[in-house]
Amino acid sequence: MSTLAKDEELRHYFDMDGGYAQANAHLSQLDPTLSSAVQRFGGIHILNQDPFEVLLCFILSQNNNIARIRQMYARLSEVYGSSVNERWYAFPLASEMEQATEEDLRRLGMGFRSPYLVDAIQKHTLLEQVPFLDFEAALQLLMTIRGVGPKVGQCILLYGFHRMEAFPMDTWMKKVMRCWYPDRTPAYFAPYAGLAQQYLFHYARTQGLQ
DNA sequence: CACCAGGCCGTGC
DNA sequence: GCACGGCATGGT
Repeated sequence: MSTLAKDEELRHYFDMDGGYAQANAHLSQLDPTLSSAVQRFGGIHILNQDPFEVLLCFILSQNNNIARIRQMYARLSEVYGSSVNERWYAFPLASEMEQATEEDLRRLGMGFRSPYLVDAIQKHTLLEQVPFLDFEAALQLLMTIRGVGPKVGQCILLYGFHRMEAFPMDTWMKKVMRCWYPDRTPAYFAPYAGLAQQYLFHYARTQGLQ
C-alpha cells in the first residue's frame, strides 16, 4: 500500500474529518457536566473500526475486565491473524477464523464466550446488511447473533458503523444516567449521543460520580 | 483467597 | 414482561 493510501486510511480510522468542533460545541452548551467533560477531555473521536473486529471484541468484553480483554484480543490476533491482509494490525478477518471451533477457542482461553464467537463468525455476513438498515432494524439484526445484546449491539453500531445515535448502556453509563441525568434519555444528547456517551463514560471513570 | 469485570442467556414466575 | 443466578478466566 502506498504511504498516501495508508495516510488516508488512518485519517479515516481516527475520523480526522468528523466535524468535532461543532459536535463539541453542541454538547458543551447542553449542560455543565458535559461542558466540563468536553473541556477536560476534548479531542475524543469515535473511531471507524472494522465491524467484524468490533463484533468479536465486544462479545469478549461482557462481564470481563480490560486487561483480560486485551490479552484475549492479542491471542486471537497471534493465532488467527495474518500479515498477508493489507492492514496495519493483525486482528483476523472473518475468512481467517472460519475454521475455528468452540473447543479451539476454549483452549485459547475465550471461556464461556467461545460459542458466541463461533456464532458471530458464522453469521458475519449479516454485517453487510447493516449500512442499509435504520438504527432499530440494524440493532435487532445484530441481536440475532448469540452473545449480542443491546449494549454490545450498540457498541458495534457506534464503533463499527459510526452510528452516532448509539448510546451503549453499560454498568457505568447506568450510574451516570441515574446520578447526573435522572430525567433524561439518550435522545437528549442527539444528534451526538455516541460522542456524549464517550465523554461521560471517561469523565465518570476518571474523576468519579458525585 | 474472596471478589470482581464496559452483559447476556436461560429459567421461573 | 421482568427478576434472578450462572457463567470461564485472570486481575486486584
